[in-house]
Amino acid sequence: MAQISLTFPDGNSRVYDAGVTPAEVAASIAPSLAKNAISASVDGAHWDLAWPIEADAKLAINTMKDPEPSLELIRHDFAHVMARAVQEIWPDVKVTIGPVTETGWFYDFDRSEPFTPEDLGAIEKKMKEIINARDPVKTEVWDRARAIAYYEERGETFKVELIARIPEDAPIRMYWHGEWQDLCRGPHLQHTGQLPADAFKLMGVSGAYWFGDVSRPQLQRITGVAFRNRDELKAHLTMLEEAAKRDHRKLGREMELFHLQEEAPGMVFWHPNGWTVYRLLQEYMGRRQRRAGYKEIKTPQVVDRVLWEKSGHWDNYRENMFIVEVDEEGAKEKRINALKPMNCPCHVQVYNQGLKSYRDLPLRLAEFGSCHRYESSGSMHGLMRVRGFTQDDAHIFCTEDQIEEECGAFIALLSSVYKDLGFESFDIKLSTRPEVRIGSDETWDKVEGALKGAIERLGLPYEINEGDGAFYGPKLDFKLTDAIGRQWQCGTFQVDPNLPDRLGAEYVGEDGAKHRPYMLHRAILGSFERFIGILIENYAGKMPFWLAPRQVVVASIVSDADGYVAEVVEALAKLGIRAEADTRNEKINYKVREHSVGKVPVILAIGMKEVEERTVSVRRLGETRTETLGLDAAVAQLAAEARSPDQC
RNA sequence: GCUGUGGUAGCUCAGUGGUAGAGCACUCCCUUGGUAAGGGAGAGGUCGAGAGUUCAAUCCUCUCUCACAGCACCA
Repeated sequence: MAQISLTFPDGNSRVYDAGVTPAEVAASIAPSLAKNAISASVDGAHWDLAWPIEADAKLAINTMKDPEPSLELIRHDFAHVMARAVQEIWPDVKVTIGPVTETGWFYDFDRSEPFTPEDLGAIEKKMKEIINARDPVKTEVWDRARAIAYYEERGETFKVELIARIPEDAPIRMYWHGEWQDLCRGPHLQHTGQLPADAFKLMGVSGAYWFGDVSRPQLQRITGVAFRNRDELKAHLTMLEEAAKRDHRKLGREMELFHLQEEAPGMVFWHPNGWTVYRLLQEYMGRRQRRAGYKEIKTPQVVDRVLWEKSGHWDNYRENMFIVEVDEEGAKEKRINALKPMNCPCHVQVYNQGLKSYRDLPLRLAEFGSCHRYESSGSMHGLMRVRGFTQDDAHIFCTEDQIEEECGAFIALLSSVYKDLGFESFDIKLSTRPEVRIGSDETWDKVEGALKGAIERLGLPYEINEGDGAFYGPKLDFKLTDAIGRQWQCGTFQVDPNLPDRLGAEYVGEDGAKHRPYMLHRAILGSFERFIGILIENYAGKMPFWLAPRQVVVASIVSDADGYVAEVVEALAKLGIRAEADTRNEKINYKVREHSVGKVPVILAIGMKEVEERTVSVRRLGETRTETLGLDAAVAQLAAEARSPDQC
């Protein structure tokens, strides 16, 4: 096929097959250029040139010079440059795919030997050489057969597979970074020299499945981060260090909150400090839910498999359940129980006791329900993903007509709770009917409409996740963003007509006949374990005063002040403030340092001056200046601060 | 579960084919010092578990286990 050369406003030119279309040209160049090109022409007919472009044509578009390439483009080209570096060092490595991520890129390789950390250094070095070479980036559109033959000849089997995944009508685009070639949708930079050689870093190697397929051998993924310049890279690396400092696993140890150990993987040993936070949070949630019309219940941990068979968990969830076998003397068979992985079936049992009337609905049953799930070993992570945890769970039994109002009340409660706990905003995701589902379309219309209506009446923004709902009903997910921008899924709201059906829940309607209630599964925090992990990271351990496990340490400066220290502690304790004395034989500097590291919000230093004047010297966490207050005034002030937000 | 890397004192880590070391923390002594580490002494470890190789294993090999990073999973 004849080739043409197109010259772009930035002065660079590229070679294309003469059959190239404007869209393909646009896709192959920097988006800013493409924008110019497209704005100059809607389709082929509107270009200054006749389409298809003839050989040796020059496309001159009268626009500004190309501004800085976008980060996405930079990262995408880094992926190619890295893959090229890898293949230059190890020619037998097969390439697969290398997409852009939020902070950089990754590229998956097929290689028998694992990459080592030292290899990463060598790859980085090679990448810098490629960047310095300022190799031009070239693109061509090939026909399918030619591309397949090309890759088969080179043994790049993954690329052959990839081509098969490209839709029939889409062009097969080949890119060259210098001599190195890759199949890619594009677009790319004009030459490798446009990459900032000092603004990228390879972050690590890991395993990854080809298109997430567990049945295939794992590939090796090398990830990198890239930014426009060195300062941005530095800022990013600093951010990662900051994130590591507030890691709840680290702070959990430093603040003596909890620990985990080998004999009980995924199960938390809560220490006095951590359990204080846990209990405070639980008491707070209890008050909020009671006020919102929930009735608190408690259901068993160990339940016979018969119930799990009825609920469907035995068929669908068994591999995640802890099974408990009991040998009963004289029994023919072992009795099989399971630790509950969810509370819902038990809640239906409570509902099913006694005949319910429509007048009883909506019935809101809440439980701080301890659940156990046999999570896969690789998925556990500190408090965030554990095998034993307690949900702030509740199930609302109601009629179809009550769903919208219940949903609205729930979101209002959730939003107020999040605010109290330091999260001003949250994202809502609505997951709608999946392809495989039960129930009529009319019902789905109605229920999805109820959820939408509830959110919209509160004036909250939300996103729709088409087809991501459960097979029996739509759901809402609520995501929080923490202090360093990470998102966490906490709250959930699910509409379920299925479980009441399976477990035979019913109520007597106004008409005297029996009806099935809907069941709304909902949680605000998700689980206490996870939420406390998020709280620790969001506050970097500096819990708000009402939630701090140790609120005040009263530290003596000289031992002659010990008696007054005890008096101050007593005065605080009497008002329910968690205060401790520190009368150790240590300097005040030492005590201040230790309790600052321990994230105690308030340190009261007591020397002879305070003893004589009956005052306290107040030092708050994160501040270096101190304030001297009269004892009564200080105690009153701290008592006021100690109240939880719902008790103010 | 998969791939890779690890597990040495409470914590952070060094180290060696001949059964171990530092700093902090801990205990005791000296020191009573005014807002992020005062000084000295001491105690503390079956080197994750089991098996194998070896005269000898914390070190080499295998299995298991837990942790970490990522993938997969999270009805």
